[in-house]
Amino acid sequence: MRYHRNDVVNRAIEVLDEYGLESLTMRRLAAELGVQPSALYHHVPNKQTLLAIVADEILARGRRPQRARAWDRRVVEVCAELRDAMLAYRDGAEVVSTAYTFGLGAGGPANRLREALRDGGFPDDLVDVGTRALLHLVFGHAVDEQTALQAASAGAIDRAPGGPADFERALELLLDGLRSRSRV
Amino acid sequence: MRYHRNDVVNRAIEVLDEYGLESLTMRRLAAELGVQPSALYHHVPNKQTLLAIVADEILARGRRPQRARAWDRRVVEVCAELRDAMLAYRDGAEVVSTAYTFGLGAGGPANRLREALRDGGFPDDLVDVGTRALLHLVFGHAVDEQTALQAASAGAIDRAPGGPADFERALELLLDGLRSRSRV
DNA sequence: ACCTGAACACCGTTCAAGT
DNA sequence: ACCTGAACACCGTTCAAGT
Repeated sequence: MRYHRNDVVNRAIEVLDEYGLESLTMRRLAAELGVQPSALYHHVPNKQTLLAIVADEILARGRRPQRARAWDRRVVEVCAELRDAMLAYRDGAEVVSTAYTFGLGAGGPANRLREALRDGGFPDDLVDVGTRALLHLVFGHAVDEQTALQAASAGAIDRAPGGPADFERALELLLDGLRSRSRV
Repeated sequence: MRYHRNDVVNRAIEVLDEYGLESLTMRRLAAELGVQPSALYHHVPNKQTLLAIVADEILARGRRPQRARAWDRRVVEVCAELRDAMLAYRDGAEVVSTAYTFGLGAGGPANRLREALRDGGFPDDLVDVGTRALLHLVFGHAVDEQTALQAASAGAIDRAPGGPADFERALELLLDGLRSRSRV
């Protein structure tokens, strides 16, 4: 059977979700598709790029309509969407935040946060600082939470994972700092 | 020559700093010590543990005396120390933040932040939320900055790395949110 | 355009055996 | 106690050759 890039990406996400990031190897993925490892390199230049595409796809699948009008409500909306998108697949937070660190793809959420802050009347440098801080909070929280969840399901008793309430409270802390500097 | 665990850890940090995390393999480290790969397993149970010990050592080498009294000044002090400690070695931020995510070691800075917040008069749950948010900010910022620095030194032109000023401004945003909830 | 087969240059880890 | 030698079960990537 003949495949296209989308088939490879979709199957990669299936393998990720079912067996985890450490099992998502080029050889494993090839076997899953019933193909030689070298065949993958006709669809994707290398593993790093594949993971960046997977990250973008995970984010795309989590897209939701934006309803909020006020800049701070929009920030909350974008952050919650981003968090939920990452948590929807096993190791999704790890994959997306790593891809983001390497600067490949994932520009979407950053741009939407940037626009929200711009509409909040912040000077350009604070828009940048705020956007990055928000992303660090969302990524860090999601990775922690997903790690804790998997540790818990693997039998380690562990403390409570934090969850959406903790996430929102952390976000509110940062938003308070931002609000006190907003010009709108 | 016969080695002890400390020799292995010290050499691991040398390899890390000189060649980067991706070159810090058990086989490479063994070769650097003039020993068979299998010999390392007499000093360390596996690579993950070695990296956790390396992370702790990087943090320990960055320890500084705490001078500040006020809880928020102490938070700034601990975060700055943590950041500087990570940035002192190539890929240090990646190593430390990964080790922290897996819950191994690195409890030191978290505990010091926790104590500072406790002295700020925060309720227990806000102490937790605040500590985690602070760590996410510090780790995220440090990893970003180190990645950008290495990309820049590798020739990619890239935007400015952010640097200590951006870091302090992000920290101040979060601290403002915390201060507005402090009972002291 | 898409894939096979074979290879290259590696990994982490285990384990019997040596000193 | 610390190390060797050899093996096991893998990696990502390249490349000539096939259809």
